[in-house]
Amino acid sequence: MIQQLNKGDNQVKKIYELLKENDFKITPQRKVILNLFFDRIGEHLSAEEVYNILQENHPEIGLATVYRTLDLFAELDVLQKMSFDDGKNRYELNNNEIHHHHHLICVDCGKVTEFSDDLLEALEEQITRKTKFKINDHKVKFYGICKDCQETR
Amino acid sequence: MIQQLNKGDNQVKKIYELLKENDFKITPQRKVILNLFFDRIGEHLSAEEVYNILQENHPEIGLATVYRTLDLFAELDVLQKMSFDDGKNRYELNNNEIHHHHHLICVDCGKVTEFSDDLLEALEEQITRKTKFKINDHKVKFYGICKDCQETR
DNA sequence: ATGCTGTTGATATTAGCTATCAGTGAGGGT
DNA sequence: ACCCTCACTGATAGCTAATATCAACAGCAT
Repeated sequence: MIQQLNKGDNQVKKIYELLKENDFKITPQRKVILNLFFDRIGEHLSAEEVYNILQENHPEIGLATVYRTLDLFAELDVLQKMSFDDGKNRYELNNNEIHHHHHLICVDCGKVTEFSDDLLEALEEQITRKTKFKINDHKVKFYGICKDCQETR
Repeated sequence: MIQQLNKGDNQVKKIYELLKENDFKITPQRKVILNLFFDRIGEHLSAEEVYNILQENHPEIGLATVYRTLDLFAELDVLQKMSFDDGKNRYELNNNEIHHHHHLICVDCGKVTEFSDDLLEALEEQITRKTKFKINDHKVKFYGICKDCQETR
């Protein structure tokens, strides 16, 4: 059987190296959780959702480990931590190729879609110039009515 | 003693009317909490902080009422609900004159400053055009190092 | 003034998350 | 290949922000 190497594998290897560089161990639990996110690009998973998904094939992984692992990956900028105001943190792969994407939250159905953009960099420059606040990152959420909800109304 | 009418009073009256229009009662608790926010413009208060401030002059107001009142005012767009990732919701007066102001969060000292701006409207138009997502509002958080923390380093 | 009904305060409960701790295993040294 | 060490894990207790419950209360329309 030929070992296929797809796009994700390279990224995964880089993340393994990142763990090593920072003296973290590459444990099976971390591998599994990382793979889960590569299998579900575009989703915004909460810790409990991750835990529930794992129940099927990896019921041995505890909830505390899920929380710890998500935090660790967020700290390493592998995952991006976010919240859509439902009282729980959510995570998604921090895809470097889509550096800045914003979230469009439908206040009607709750669906979250994404929008890629780098327009905010102009605004960041303006802010830094005026306030001397050195900006590293931003989080933008837009609230409104999604296309589907506009139609079924 | 002459009854002075300051800027806040007019706004307060409008909010009383807003409550009436929506069949909510104008209770002493709501008056007190609303006044508290007019006395502390620029601060981002959590429910517990509001409760603690009230302990001095209004210890009879319960914590549950504080939570309910903040939620109500947020629902009516009198207060803006926000979170700076410290696990608790925060509120500030939704001043119509400063329609859009963004928050600059210092990842070093945690201080939150504000920045007024309307540049995002261009971006909103672009998004609506491309995605048919009808945007009503946005929340923007910038993360970085504030001026003070850059100097003391 | 009266009565309806939304509101309140006290408190129990929930939910998301973190701390604790004994047992385990990744991975470097030999 | 075998230790050895210490980071890591799973189970669970604990914590904290927020919500639900409910009897008593009080705006405000009449």
